[in-house]
Amino acid sequence: MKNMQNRLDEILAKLRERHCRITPQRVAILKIFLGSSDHPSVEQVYAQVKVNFPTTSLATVYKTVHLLKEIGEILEIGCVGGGNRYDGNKPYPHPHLICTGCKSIIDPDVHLLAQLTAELAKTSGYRIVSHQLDFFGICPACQKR
Amino acid sequence: MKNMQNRLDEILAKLRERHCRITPQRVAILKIFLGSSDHPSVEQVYAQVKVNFPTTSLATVYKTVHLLKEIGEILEIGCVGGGNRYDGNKPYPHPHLICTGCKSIIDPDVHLLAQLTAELAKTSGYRIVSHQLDFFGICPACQKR
DNA sequence: ATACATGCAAAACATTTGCATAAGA
DNA sequence: TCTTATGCAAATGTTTTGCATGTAT
Repeated sequence: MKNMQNRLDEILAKLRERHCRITPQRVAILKIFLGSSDHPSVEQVYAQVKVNFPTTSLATVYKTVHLLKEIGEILEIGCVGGGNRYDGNKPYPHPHLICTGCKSIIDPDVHLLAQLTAELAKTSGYRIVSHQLDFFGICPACQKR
Repeated sequence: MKNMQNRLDEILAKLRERHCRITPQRVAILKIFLGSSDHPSVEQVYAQVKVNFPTTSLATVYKTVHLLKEIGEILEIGCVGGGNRYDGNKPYPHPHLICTGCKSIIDPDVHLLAQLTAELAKTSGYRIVSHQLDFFGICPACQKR
């Protein structure tokens, strides 16, 4: 988790550049995002941050999430049945594999995607700037239930 | 629009099989979905159905949308900024190419997708039942502005 | 000192639900 | 007739907003 500290410092520097204030709540929320590999929801981050900062409000979490989205340091993963989920480790578009049973989300390696995107840009004439690719299915564990 | 009538009859037959009742509201909502190529939202359908059936309630539209989703005759397109959008003409997962300039949505042909999905199912062990693939970009017309 | 962030509560949305009444089969 | 659908209003769940107070700079 040494990279996490580096990344944290980078993001804090970026916030300072923007004249945003470095508050304990923001640092705590950031650390939760950087330390989570499971694409947490706002509610989950809220529950987690309250362990160390019990007075934190849900509104502050939402505001911080909005800020981090704005500066491109977390990625919002579309509505997966109810609320949004977020990725603080790979804040750029990438595919997700979502289990509809246990709601887990993993990041599969889809090596054909770049080729597919390039091909589409060429045939359509669009300048493609972003994408969202989500697969929904049943994970091996849930298949046994 | 001859295919539309055929498709409408098919869906009505399917509803009868399920012992669902064929009400004027349901028929009207169905016709709106089948006649729309622009991926309408619930609000848009509601506004449209009220032209001919002014007493129709929003709840009825939502209930009908739920029913049509259930029987697989319309496709829900994920939360693209606010509310859901629906496709009544191709009610199976397929890619979208969305222009962020003019908000138009087209259905590109992405022939590599099936191969990509099959490969992912094999390597991940998931039983993949659905997917969502949206590309965001600038269409040729908007690039000139 | 002075912006800006926090926390609370209320508002804003999209969607769902309960229930009495209306209407299709 | 007998069940299901409608329409209304209230409830739900998520996210946003206004504002007084607190706090980082």
